[in-house]
Amino acid sequence: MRKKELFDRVIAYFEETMPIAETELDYQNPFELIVAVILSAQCTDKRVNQITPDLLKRFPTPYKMAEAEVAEVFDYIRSCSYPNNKAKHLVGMAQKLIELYDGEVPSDVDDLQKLPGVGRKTANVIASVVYNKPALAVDTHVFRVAARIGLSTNAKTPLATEIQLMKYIPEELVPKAHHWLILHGRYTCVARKPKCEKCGLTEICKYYQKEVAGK
DNA sequence: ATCCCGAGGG
DNA sequence: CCCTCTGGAT
Repeated sequence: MRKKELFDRVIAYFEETMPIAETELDYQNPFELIVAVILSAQCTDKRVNQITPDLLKRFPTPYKMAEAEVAEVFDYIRSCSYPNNKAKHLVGMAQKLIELYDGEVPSDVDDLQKLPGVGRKTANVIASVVYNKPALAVDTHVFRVAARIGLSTNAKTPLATEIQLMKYIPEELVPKAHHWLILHGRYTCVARKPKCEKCGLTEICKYYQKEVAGK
């Protein structure tokens, strides 16, 4: 089956099974979204949403955040994972945002990646959500699910997956594909013991056919 | 106990 | 490439 046809089948399945509502990161502007996405690594959106109101009340702009003591930022974010790294990243990100871009969040993925704490995945989220660019953020879920179903082939890195998928996913479907692949990975196609018995994609899934059905 | 919606550094 | 950073959810 061609990749595009496979993708169409997957998207059709998600269309009829995926729930509409889902917890998402709260934010009011691009700066707040960068902060939230940096905090979200290995951490639930729910917890990030508990942290950001107080944090952003204290440091509402890049200019305030750039002058912050890392230790004080740490105190606000201590309940998310990697608070030490993230506190340094947030302050450094704000400083660089001012130094390079006059405090304005850039829309280009390469420009975004010059900011501390902003890697490929985070940059793609900002480009997609804030600027409506056709950017596919490949996190651990998208990476795993795409490989299992066969939407990617021999992709060793998230970037390789991103490049492969972007070749055949229509621009307008990128956000939807991204969101649904994540949800599928989080609730059904989980890392350890995927719940294939609850999955409607087994018929076309490479992983199921090889590892479960033994074909 | 074990895993997780990353990024940076060696 | 592999390691580390880390708390919280299950």
